[in-house]
Amino acid sequence: MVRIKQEERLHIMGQTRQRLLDAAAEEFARAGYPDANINTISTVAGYAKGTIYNYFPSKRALLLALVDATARQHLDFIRDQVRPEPEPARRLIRFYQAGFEFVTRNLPQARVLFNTIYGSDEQFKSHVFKAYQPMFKYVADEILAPGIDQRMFQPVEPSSMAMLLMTIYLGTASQLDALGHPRLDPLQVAALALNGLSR
Amino acid sequence: MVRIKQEERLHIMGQTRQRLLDAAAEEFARAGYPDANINTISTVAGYAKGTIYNYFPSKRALLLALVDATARQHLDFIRDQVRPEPEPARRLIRFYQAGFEFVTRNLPQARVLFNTIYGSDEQFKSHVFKAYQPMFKYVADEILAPGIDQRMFQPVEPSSMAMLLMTIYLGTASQLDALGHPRLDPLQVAALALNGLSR
Amino acid sequence: MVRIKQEERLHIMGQTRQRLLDAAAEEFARAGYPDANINTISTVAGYAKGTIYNYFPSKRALLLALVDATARQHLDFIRDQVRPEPEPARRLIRFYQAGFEFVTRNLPQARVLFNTIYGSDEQFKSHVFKAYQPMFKYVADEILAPGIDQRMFQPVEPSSMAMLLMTIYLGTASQLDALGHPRLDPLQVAALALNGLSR
Amino acid sequence: MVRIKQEERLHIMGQTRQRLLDAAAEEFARAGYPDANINTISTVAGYAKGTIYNYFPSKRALLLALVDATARQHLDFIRDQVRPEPEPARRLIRFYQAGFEFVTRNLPQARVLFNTIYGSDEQFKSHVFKAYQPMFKYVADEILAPGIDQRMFQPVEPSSMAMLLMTIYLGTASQLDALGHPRLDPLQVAALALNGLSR
DNA sequence: TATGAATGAGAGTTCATTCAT
DNA sequence: AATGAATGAACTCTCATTCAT
Repeated sequence: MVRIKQEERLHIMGQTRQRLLDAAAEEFARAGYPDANINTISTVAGYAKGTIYNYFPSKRALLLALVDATARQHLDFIRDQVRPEPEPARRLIRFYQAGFEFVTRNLPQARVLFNTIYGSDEQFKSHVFKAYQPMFKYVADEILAPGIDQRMFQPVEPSSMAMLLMTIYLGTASQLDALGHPRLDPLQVAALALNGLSR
Repeated sequence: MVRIKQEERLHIMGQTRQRLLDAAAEEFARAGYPDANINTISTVAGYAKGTIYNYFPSKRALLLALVDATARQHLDFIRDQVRPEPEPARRLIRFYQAGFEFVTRNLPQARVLFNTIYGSDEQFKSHVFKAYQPMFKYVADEILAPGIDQRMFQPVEPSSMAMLLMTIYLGTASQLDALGHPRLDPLQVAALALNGLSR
Repeated sequence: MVRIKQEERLHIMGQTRQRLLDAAAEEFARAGYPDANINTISTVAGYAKGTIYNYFPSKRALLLALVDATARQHLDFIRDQVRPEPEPARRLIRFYQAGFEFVTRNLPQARVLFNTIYGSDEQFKSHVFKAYQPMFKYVADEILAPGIDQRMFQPVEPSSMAMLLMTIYLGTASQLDALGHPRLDPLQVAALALNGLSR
Repeated sequence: MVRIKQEERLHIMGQTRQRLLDAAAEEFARAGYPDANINTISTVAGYAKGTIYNYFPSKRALLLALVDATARQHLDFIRDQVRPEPEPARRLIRFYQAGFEFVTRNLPQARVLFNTIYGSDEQFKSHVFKAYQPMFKYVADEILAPGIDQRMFQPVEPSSMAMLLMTIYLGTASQLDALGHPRLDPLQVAALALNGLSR
């Protein structure tokens, strides 16, 4: 009995937390972190102002939690689409395609990511940087390294080039028009990168 | 007599305005627009809080004026370095070199530019976009078009590719370490772009 | 349970709102709307500065709410005293008596009313005008019209004369000495008006 | 020579002072004393911000000077129109007519008068009261007293009744529509007052 | 678990006033 | 006599956070 109640409670709390994170993504995306309104977030999530503080100790912590959740989903999404490709060149293309698609599918989260990564808060930036380490590593180990080994790519230093490719991804994918559609074509970006990498 | 007084006044006003813009660049860079403090800006510039409102009608207007000034200097700086190069390929390399150098030399202004361009304020973003139109055009007309004409670059659409190259420039040049040094090497970026563009 | 909590909350909010309105009346009366200090109002009411904005969206809205509340009380008070009188002439006298008494009993509210009605803010003035329509109508329908019907008053146009009588009321009742006592005697005012109206 | 220069100077200063007073009347009327802008006044008068302080030591002093000038003109205007009438009853009627006409002809000054007299600044109010003593006295001595002596008016106390008649004048004449036209008819007001006074 | 009334530091902005020219 | 750049106190309003329920 107690066990079941416990589980129910955890389930409810998880749901509430998720709703709050979703609402936070929307509001942070809309207004940017400093102008985002905690009250709006709670209300949009369907709760009262105070509820948010039962789940996150502060507005900063809420943003960090959101960034962490986004980074996890982001990597999972890209990995799922890249993994089936055996060839490094195709993998690179899939990386850009999947990356752009993630942005389109998770617009608020992506906007928050871009705002945070290019924002002026150094603490936030380094947190994002840490949270995205696995993705940097994934690009270096699972896309670049095999391509270099197989002599399809130039013999560059994988981690430095991974950073460049990631930076290009984030820079190009963050250019969105008023409706939230990327202004640039992932295939054009991928083509340039691939051509630039090829021997 | 009156003429001289007029000129003196204009000189004083120009100086004050410039000092305020410089201080604004520092403060906007440090804290980001929403958290930047008008009082700090005035004080750093060596004036009282109210003085700023003798020169700019609002905090927003101050940022916009700063962006406009930055865009002008930015283009001038890059153009001066690119122009001497006759060859399109060398021009592209010089573009990235000069671009990164501008960032290093005008760190606060550059940070403000990046924050604004990647920030969440749509009005600000579109203002920057407009202010940088001349630079987009310069890349398309003076670097890409000649290279395509001379069959050194692939036959791409210049204005679309100019946007991609600019985006890559801004994305890569905006990655700065704690000391404000670019994390990426402009030559590496230029090499990738050039290789990607070449036939 | 929930019902009771709701009621409790409404009770608390009503009380707070009323305290804020009372304090606002004092402060607006003391300093006039433009010089009235929001901080003073909150503090006098026993709350912190911000609390006022949980109840009224702006300083202007606070004044308007106060004017509306005053207009309601004002009419109620006068009507209660006039109604028992059957005779129109006596009613007119009671109107001025009750009117002056309301001022004496609700000095801050009355002062705010006078300041607003004779102030330079057209928006405020027209709001007061609307809020006092019921009183204009009351004078016309319940005091003047019967007196004209019964041939005790001259055959004047009721609504125009109601406006004149109201204007005389407000003009004379607003002349207060340093202690807040009317400088003029309501009976003298009423006598002049009554004599002027009689056939 | 020196004498002439002196005169010229006084003439210029008098002109400047008058222009400033006129502009002050407009601005005080438009916005009310607390919201009136010294800069606007100078500019409308055709001078720079600082000039006003060469003529008036402060904003308050400017208002007081304006009130004094208005009171003088106001009395002169009314006296000129009332004096020709030999009969007290006709004099009373002319008083209201001339009073309303002064308002219409000197709208900004009149508005400032009403705002000040009904405002919340006790110092201002008592200043106006003093400045208008001659007019109170004029009504008592030159209109009421003769009428009482000649048994045309009831045997009232002249100075108290003068105050009532003045209060009624100011109260009724201050009711202006959006275009600045009095809402009430001076003849109707005069008729009520005259009828009320007559035996 | 969820609530929302209350808080109060801190922001951008205004503007009467000064004073060197 | 006239100027206008500079000042800084004072204002309204916002909103993250607390806490008793």
